[in-house]
Amino acid sequence: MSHSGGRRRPPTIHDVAREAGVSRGTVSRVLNGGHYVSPAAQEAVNAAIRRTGYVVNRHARSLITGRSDSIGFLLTEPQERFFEDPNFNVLLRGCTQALAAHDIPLLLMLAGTEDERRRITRYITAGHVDGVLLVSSHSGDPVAEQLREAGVPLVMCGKPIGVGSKVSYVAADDRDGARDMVRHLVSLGRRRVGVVTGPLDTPGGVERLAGYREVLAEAGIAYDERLVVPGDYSRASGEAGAELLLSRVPDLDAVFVASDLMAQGVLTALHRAGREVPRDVAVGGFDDSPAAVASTPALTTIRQPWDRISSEMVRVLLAQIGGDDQSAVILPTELVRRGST
Amino acid sequence: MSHSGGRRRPPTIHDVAREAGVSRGTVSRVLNGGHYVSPAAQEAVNAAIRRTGYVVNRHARSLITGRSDSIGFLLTEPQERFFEDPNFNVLLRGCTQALAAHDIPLLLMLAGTEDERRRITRYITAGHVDGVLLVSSHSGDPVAEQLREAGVPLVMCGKPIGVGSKVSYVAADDRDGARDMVRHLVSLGRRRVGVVTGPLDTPGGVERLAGYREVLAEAGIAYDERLVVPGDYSRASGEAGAELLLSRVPDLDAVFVASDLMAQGVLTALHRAGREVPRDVAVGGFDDSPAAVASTPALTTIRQPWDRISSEMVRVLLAQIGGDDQSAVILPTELVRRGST
DNA sequence: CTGAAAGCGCTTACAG
DNA sequence: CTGAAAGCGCTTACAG
Repeated sequence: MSHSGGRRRPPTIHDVAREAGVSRGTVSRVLNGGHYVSPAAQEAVNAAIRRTGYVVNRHARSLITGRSDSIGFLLTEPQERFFEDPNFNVLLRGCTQALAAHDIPLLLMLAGTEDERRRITRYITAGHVDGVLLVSSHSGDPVAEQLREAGVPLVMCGKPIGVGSKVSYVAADDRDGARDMVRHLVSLGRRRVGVVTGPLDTPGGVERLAGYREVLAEAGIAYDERLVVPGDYSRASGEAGAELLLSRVPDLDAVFVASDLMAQGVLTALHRAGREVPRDVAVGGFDDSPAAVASTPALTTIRQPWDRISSEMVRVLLAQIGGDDQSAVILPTELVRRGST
Repeated sequence: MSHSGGRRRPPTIHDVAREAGVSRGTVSRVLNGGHYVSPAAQEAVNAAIRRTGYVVNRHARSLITGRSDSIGFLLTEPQERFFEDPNFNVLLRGCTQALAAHDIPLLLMLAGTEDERRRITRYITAGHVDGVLLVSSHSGDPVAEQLREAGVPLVMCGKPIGVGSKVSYVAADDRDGARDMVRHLVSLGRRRVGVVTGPLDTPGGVERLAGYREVLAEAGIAYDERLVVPGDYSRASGEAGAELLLSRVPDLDAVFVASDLMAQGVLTALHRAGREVPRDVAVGGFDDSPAAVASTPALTTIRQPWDRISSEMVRVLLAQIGGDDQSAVILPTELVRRGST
């Protein structure tokens, strides 16, 4: 475009105005929707913009409008967890794309430590982003509450626990998904169905366990505490969980695992214990993450509609920035049958 | 902080000046390093800042300085590849952290399609970020050249192919790492060593293959084309590659694989073909990504120092934004021995 | 529909 | 060391 390495002064609205033979106000008006502008002026300005290569200076615009025209994607969990979890990638990608369609850049903000959270909260409340997509499932996360109080538009991924009802969220129907999976296992004739739950201070932990219990009850199978072990969504916790289950109920014939990553760990432990999947033990996961297909055998799982979750998060956030009230969106899940059941 | 949901007008430099009993110029001076400010004024201003809760309006500042105080992290590859690849996560996390230490937010920019690349390039050259961390290994990527020509500070991850020499990059020593791995395999007594390469239009593809050939030559082992198959860094290509190798050289006794993810695929194929690892076939990976430990057996691999790569990328970019010339940084790798050899 | 003018919040020479 | 003033590039009532 220009010579080697030199950034020359970019054209301003003033240059465009002169070029088009109109005032700067008129240029600004066509820039902002073209209301109250004659077709002739409109055209002259557009031509001038093309000729000069003008592009608006967002800083100047933001200074006036008070808006940054960017969105933050905030992670308040320890980072390892998120980066280990394939769901995170899918969500991040989906949100980036949905925002790109609106020409809105996404700022990735990682705040795994107390200290970082303080800094980021300050940064956000100072108005550097117009809204926040918050990925934090654990209850007791003060960030959500702080942002809400500061009046920052906010939408969470997953139904928040322990935050007032006044925060928007988008979530898959965890309980219903769990019901589908456990019904599937029961329909296969399995009766000693173990479960590796998610953390019980997360919605996925609580709701998926609740679905499991409901189906057991409806199938007339007694609830057995020995068949329930907690996990933390990590592969390692799935492995440990399966070992615990096997030690308590050696003849269990199915396991519902609250995430695919944990299910991978379960598979490993079952394999080591000499159990064949699905012949001896059927295994059902949750998420339909890349981990589900990478496993041997591939996992029967519950698909979370991540593409829709991310696009809905963006839609709700943008609406809220535009002045709408909070809202919650619950999306349906789907059973995907593969080799592990 | 304030009441429910209301963002009130935040304090400006003017409020601070009044509160401190000085002029706005003086406030600005302490904000920007405190040069030419008396200790007394300094202190009064700091106290006023604390009392008012003032935080600088970055838009106003940027409007003057012409800088955005933010950095872009740009991916110009098809997104699937990057999100499948654990290295990407590590790099993204590392850069975010390194930048956070400088209080600089990172904008994540995904441009997998021709169309998106055009838009993003425009966005960047318009000055919305001060510099770009570019992750694009393939040669023939026009984005790097365009950004360079527009004078945008830029540092790439991996040695660029086919871009003029005038672009900064940070890379692990691919060739040396490959040499270490192949030497290791040969030292184990293996003589029919296959290789699954990376794409040959990427530095990792070219350099790691070169290292392989060098060691074979130095060990007096004839180069055999049948032992060389190309991959694309995906798990699937590793699997296919191993199958091809086995069909051509059934008694091969080692495989050097140019990425851990591909090595996972190789493991799968070998397992299916009834070969035991490492007894029958030793397998060496590259990256030391999470995939290396997740595999069975765990992979002997070449560690890329991602933490240093990301921090060096940030350091070089910041230096360049500060006016320094381009520079290249090559970082040493390390052999990590695990169960697969 | 359009221009002239004020102002967003800050930085930076310029005089003192 | 410090204040007054100009100006960064834009938007938005305000008159016409």
